[in-house]
Amino acid sequence: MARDASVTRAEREARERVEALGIDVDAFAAVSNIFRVANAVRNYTERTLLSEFSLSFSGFTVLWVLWVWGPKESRALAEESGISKSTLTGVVKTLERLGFAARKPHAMDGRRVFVQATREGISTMRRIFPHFNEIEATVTRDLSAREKEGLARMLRIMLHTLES
Amino acid sequence: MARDASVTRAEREARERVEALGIDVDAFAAVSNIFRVANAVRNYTERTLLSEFSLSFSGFTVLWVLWVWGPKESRALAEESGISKSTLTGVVKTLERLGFAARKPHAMDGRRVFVQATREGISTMRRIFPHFNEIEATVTRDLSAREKEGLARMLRIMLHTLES
DNA sequence: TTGTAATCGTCAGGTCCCGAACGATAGGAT
DNA sequence: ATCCTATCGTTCGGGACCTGACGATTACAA
Repeated sequence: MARDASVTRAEREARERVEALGIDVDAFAAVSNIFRVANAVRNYTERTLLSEFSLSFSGFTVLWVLWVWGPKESRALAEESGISKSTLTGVVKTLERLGFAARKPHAMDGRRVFVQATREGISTMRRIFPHFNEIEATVTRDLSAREKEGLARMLRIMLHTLES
Repeated sequence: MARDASVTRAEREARERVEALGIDVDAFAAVSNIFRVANAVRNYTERTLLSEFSLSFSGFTVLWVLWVWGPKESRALAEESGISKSTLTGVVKTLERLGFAARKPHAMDGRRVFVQATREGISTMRRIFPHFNEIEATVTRDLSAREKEGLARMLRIMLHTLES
């Protein structure tokens, strides 16, 4: 049964329970399904792919950012990875222990620290990323290319709204 | 500048870095933006709304499920909330401490445990949920009702794909 | 130059989060 | 009655995750 977009029992229950309160049901359905999908994909990826490399999803994300952007200061790296500065400290510590990343002090400013991917970190990303993308392709396999584009576009609009 | 769906610099960088590897760019854009939005909304909600009630996002989710479905067994509650059994144990412990939930042993089966929202938990949810929905409405405010429906529909398709 | 405010990354404390291992309970089989 | 075997929720160890506080460093003004 491909492309089943039927409303789940949970969602129907929620609707009935909530309709009396003057709720924006469309917004509710959209946002709560974003959480569900993100959670499910994250857990699946950690379990089936990242665990082989002892990487958490956050560790993977941080390493991915370093791979794409090159060396980056902690503050910017945290922001780009969607985690707090203090969380980043721990994640980078783990990445260092795994040999995937390294710290580099700033030449001019004693407060700042650069983080960069090691050679091993980069080669690991090159190995992992195609598999990660395979998962992304699989979970969106019942959407057309046009739909995927539309999905990404709407999410970008939401991101922009969030930033203002 | 409403409805700005321009591709972010990060996304463009990522694309260039990755295009050579034979990647499904549409799937990549869709899924990674789902993570970004989910993360941003979750953090925002925790910081601005849930912290007033000492609730984590997971605590809120679990309490929400109990509110909608009524008393539920641990296993089913965990699954519905998108967390593992062991995580649920801790979350329910916190909800008990806050006075929002209570455990109830199964009459027939000594292994099973029911969890239910307390009166205070229910009244708290009634207070919180409209504000939560307000956040949902705000972050989707630059999407039309039709687009929100389409977004939810596509996400449901993805959920269904994930379950198979 | 010295005081003050801003910014940096890290640490402390607490919760979340998972998989794996565990004891307890239940349901069959023999 | 006594083994399996399956399933229940909890515990444990380790990492992720946040806020708030902190010491260190820098920038700037008096």
